[in-house]
Amino acid sequence: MIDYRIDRGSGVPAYVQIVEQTERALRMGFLKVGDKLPTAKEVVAATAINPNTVLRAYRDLEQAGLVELRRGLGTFVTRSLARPGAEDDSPLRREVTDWVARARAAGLERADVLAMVTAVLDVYDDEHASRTPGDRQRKKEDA
Amino acid sequence: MIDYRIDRGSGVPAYVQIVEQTERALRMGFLKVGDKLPTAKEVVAATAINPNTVLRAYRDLEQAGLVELRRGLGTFVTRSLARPGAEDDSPLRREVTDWVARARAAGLERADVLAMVTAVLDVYDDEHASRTPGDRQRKKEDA
Amino acid sequence: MIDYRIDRGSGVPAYVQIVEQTERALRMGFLKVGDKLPTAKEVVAATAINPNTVLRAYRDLEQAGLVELRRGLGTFVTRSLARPGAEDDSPLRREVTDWVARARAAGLERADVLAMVTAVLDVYDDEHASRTPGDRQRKKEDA
Amino acid sequence: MIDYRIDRGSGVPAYVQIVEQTERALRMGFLKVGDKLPTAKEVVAATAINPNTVLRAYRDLEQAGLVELRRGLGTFVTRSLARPGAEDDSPLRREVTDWVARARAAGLERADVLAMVTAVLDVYDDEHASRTPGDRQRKKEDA
DNA sequence: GTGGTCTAGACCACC
DNA sequence: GTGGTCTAGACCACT
Repeated sequence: MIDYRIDRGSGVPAYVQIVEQTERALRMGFLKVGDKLPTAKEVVAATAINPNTVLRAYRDLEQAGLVELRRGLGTFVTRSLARPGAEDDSPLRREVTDWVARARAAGLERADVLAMVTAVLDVYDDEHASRTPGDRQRKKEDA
Repeated sequence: MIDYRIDRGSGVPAYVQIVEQTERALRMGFLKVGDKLPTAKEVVAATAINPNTVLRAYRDLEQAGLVELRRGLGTFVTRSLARPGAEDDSPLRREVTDWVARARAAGLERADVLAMVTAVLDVYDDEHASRTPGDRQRKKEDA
Repeated sequence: MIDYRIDRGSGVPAYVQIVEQTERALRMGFLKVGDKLPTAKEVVAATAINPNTVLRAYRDLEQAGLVELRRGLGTFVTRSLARPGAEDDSPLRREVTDWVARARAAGLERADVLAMVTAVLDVYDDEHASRTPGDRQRKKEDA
Repeated sequence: MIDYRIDRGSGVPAYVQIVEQTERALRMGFLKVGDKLPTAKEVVAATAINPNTVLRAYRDLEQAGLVELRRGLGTFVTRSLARPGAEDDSPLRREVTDWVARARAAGLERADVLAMVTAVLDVYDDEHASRTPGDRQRKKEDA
């Protein structure tokens, strides 16, 4: 069962955090089609947010076509976002696990690691953007 | 000059996105002490958000002790978050750049890459948590 | 400005009624791209439902890609559902206006008229269904 | 035997849909006094909704004085809503059948047809409202 | 002053 | 007992 972690005070709405974490679990294959999400009540017990906030997130996931809310039964995954190559035992996964361990050991914090990966992704996206200069890019040094 | 990218419709407040992107640039060393952030006017021109929203973000950064707002002059970085080992030409950086390229080439999307790194970080943090089992963890498979 | 009519006690949720009436106005061309929907406050004043209920409806319309919620500004139509042939002065429109007048004059109530049109649509859809008997139909006499 | 069609995801409660469809069939004369409604079991087999939901709808119809639940026997129509002029072979019926066929042929969808008839009914009701100007109307363009 | 989030709690729909 | 609607009201994000 997925275990949501709500970071109150991050400024990101709680329901957005639930949606993001659910999508991440779908991408990673932690959640598969047919799996049941925790009931609103369970999430409330674990996170101290309001049941309506959980339902708001589940409704958003439903409209995205990822889950189905069945009254009286619960909320169930209806679509996978899993990628081949992202499995637990894939080479890419093993490599990044090793890299993260070395990065953390070198003193980088969780936020540093994510910042670095994001920066690298930005550069990659820039370099592989459709040749519409100034259009496809995210954050970068200009002059 | 840092180039903010606001994703309207991500659900994350615009000012939070500015703060996050600024912190990321500080961690990566893209922004250094003394550097000037874009004026609210410049950000407005680039992102179509309201000047007050930009100022709200800059005020948050100031309260975090990262920048200083000098009236009539602009906003300036007062503290670095740069990490040794995170530089452009560091081994860790080169390794992750290579890994990201292979991941994207293997068909993983930007979101897949971030999801995988986040998942790996969660596992790492779990395994290196202060020995309070069941406490320090973020999202995982239970039964 | 569209004027919502909420039939409390119809059993249909208020937010669904707002969505349906808005879609109908879009189909009929009463609402055009760029038009502003009433603010939640205005709807509240006119219908005595809660602002959150209105916002729930507007959010649904936004996710359907029909309107855009701009904070501080209002809610605006972004897509038309207007059909050529459905205009105020179209022949079809004039004909049905005439037919409705005669039906009502003959003693049929509003509900009778809608029931008849629905029944006729059901028959039409049955007869023009892709030949998957028993599949494409809505309500009909069997034995 | 009436054949209920439940549109899950329309937002309209299932039991309301059953009531509405039953009333429509009564108005059209598809159901006559003495006719037997399908048993809860039959409806369940056809629609995959819960028997309690069907019974809830039948109870509502009973309270409206339209049907009678005879334990062990079934549910029977006790009152007609049929209107003279609404019969299968009435002129009004033939006219609207023809009109619907032309509307659909002209590219209007089912929803467009219903939207147009509803709009025309609104205008008719406005014009023939009890002289309480500004009171009896449903949805319209103001200034 | 607009829309947006979240809370709290009552009541309903459905299984 | 599950999800669903609605209310009421506080506070926030943004123009």
